[in-house]
Amino acid sequence: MIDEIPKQYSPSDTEERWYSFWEENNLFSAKVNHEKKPFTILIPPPNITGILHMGHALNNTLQDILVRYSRMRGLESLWMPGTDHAGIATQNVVEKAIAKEGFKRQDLGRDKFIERVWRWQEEYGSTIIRQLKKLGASCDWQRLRFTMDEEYSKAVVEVFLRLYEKGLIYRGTYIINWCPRCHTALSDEEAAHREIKGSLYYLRYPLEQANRQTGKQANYIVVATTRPETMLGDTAVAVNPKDKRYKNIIGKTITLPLVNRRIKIIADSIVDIKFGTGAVKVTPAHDPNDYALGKKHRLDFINVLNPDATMSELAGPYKGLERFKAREKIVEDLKALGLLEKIEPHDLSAGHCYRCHTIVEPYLSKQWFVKMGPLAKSAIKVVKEGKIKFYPNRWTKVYLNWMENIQDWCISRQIWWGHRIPVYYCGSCKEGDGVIVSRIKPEKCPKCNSSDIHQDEDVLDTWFSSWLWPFATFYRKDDLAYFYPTSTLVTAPEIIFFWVARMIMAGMEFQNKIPFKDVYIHGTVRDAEGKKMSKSLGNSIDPLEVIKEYGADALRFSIISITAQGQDVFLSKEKFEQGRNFANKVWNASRFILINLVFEKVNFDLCVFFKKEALSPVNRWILSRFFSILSEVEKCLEKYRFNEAANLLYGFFWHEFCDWYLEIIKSDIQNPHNQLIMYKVLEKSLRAMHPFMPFITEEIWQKLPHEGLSIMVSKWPHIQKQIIDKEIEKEMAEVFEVVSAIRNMRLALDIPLASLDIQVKIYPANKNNRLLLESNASYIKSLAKVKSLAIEDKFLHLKNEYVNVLKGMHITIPLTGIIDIDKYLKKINDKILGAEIDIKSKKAMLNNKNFIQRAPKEIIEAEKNKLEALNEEAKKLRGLRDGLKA
RNA sequence: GGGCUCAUAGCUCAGUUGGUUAGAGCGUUGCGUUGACAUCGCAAAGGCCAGAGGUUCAAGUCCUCUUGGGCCCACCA
Repeated sequence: MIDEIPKQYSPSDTEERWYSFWEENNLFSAKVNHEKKPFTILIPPPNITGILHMGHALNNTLQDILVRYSRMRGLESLWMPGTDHAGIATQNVVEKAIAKEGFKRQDLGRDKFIERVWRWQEEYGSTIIRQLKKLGASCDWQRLRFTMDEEYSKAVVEVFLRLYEKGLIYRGTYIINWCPRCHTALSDEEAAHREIKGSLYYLRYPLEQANRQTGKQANYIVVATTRPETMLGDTAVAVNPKDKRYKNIIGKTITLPLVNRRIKIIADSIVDIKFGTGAVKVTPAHDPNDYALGKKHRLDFINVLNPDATMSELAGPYKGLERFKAREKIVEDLKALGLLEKIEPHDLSAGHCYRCHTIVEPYLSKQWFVKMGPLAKSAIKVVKEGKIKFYPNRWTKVYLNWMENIQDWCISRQIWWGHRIPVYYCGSCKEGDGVIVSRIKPEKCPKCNSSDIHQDEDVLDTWFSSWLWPFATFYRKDDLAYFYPTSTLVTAPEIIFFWVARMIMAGMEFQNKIPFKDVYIHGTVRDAEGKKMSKSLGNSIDPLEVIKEYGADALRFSIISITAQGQDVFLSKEKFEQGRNFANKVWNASRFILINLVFEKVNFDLCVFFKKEALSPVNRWILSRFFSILSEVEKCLEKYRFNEAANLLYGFFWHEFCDWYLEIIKSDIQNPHNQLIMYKVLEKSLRAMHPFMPFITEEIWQKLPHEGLSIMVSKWPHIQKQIIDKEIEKEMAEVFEVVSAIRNMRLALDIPLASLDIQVKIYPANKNNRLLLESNASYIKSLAKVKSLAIEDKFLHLKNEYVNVLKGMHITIPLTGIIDIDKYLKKINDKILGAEIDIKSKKAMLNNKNFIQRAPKEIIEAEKNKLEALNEEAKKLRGLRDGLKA
């Protein structure tokens, strides 16, 4: 047997084998089963461009723990997997690929390009799925969904139509976030605000009348701006009506420099008197505030930018210049004209494209929007009523705050890859805007019968399909009825707005039911310095490398045990050693048991008739501890306290089961009770640890006597409450304290644990002590490696005995014949003397005024610390000496 | 401007509704190996729980403020 089981656990040998086994036996699949309650988790669909990173590893391990746990608890457990078509991200990747071949998507044309993306998706789109399997994810792969599946796409179109018919989708010209690199509109959420170091430019705008009337030096008004290039599109200057400085010039005209446009000075209370000069240039086509001002005061909207962020036709002499080049040039030109007052450094936050990190432009364009206010209402209600709960709870506030201030959602994207907007336009219709919203392309215009019909060129925001994920993934009605609402959503904080909030709105709007009951928000994975782990920063640890080196179980266990609820996770490679070491510990404890287990002796039926009274204290103790721990583990999992659950199992298995229990029964391992209990506790522990470490637990479980096909479909251990015995737990804890005390005494006396036999006498403090010691004497003897243990009636400190006091008990070791007392005492006394001499000299040093006054502080501090250490040492030695009676 | 979060052992962090002696991993020190495991065992050292005030019989935990990190949101021209 020993030869069969290697001393070290080798994950690579076992993981692939068991994963295939689970898949081949269909153990991941869930079906409608009205005998059982359902438990459903939807994977946050990774992008098809995605490659497994530590964030995924954490996210999916958490989900797998929940699913495996609930599966073992007898719930019909479905983990629905799938991928997201990730419009912009995927289009960017494929564009890069064809760029290597020397052409652009426009060269291919829309249809050919889309074909190309599909081919790319077939080849690379499931990379992350294969990687999730390496992690051990027990998803029902037969249900693998993709947001561009035909059925899924139908749902997207259906939803668009329903919202349109309800008047919740509209088209209009507004300022949106425009990414000049991706050439598309973005939603507010997709334009992530980041601090940038910018400048505040103070520009002089000449006043027309002043010039004429005085004929003197040009009189001007100074405006401050962070984006001087937009001045080309200015159509007013605004001041606060209460601002005394500008009271007299409201309504007057300015000649806009460089383009010589005549614009008015208007008054509006929105202007902050304290900011800049209190006068603000108004560019209605390039700023959301200015847009509002423009509407209110009926100003002109002049778009001076092209979609690629070069200056447009309307930028006059600057036409064609890139926006930042134009900025430089304009500042230069204004300076030359004496119209640049000053430039101040100014930090501001600007939107960045969440896909390519380019600074986005506020840009006036015609887009499709979803009216969010009406959708938010019931989504707010269900969270306020506690029907959906966030873990940790603090995210509730974040969610509600966003929902209560919700803005309309720009859903059209000027890219090709995605769900094309189901809107058609009649080319010859004279009435209205010619918009036809339809599930399929209409043959003829319903109004004028023209067949000159073309579809809207834009596609929908990727999140417009993702928000349907909780129900659109169920392609069969009975599945939807059974598995929806789902149970728990496990996700990261950064997508609460993108996804979680919108799913709740969609669930309420289209199913009239919440999409999930619990939302568990885990932390962000960071490196040792606290920076977010990301490919672009180059600080990421590749989970696949970790799996290769340490094993998937080690990765899973490590990452879980260091992830406190909702806190960020700080990772470094060494942290995976903890998981690897634990896996190895489990492996070797099992190896020991397998070597010593006589299979025939493990009578399964025997335990049914076991009364706990029949068992030895240590067997009662380990069973009680196991069930106590298990009940805590369950409580933790109910509350999504994964790390606590993992650490409880870790501590129990390693320190209680291995370090104490197995060590105790080693000497009597053939005893049938010990055989049975060590087997039982191991087997149950494996089941309890399986959700956390699926591979190694399966590997060992299969080697043990077992019933059933696989540990993953075995039952979660049932807590036998009558076996939990707090008395025995307390009693054994005290026994272990006595053992530790004796071990300490041996160490102090330099008596190695292995070599000499010692005889220990204990004088109990009271009756309870006596009972405790008497009934556990054999354990104490074997654990402390004591030859004999006598429980005495009366404490007498005899000659040549070393005494230690623990909770009123006197533990003594007679030293005659074991060590040479005189020699030992002399050694100790010498040490004490030596220490005292050192103390004396240190004290003298510290009492020396010259030293104190002249020596550097650090040195004095160090000397003080040395003195303290010496005092400690001497105290210990005296204790040792006083415990001895020579 | 609003909000959230963190500060506990040398390092990285746990510590649920207040309740005996504040824990773990790593690191350090000492001892230990032919008997499951050195990816190990037995021990040890190491904490004014950021600072100040308050509530309480009782505060690492609750309240207020201060200091110093991190994050999110907002129409900071």
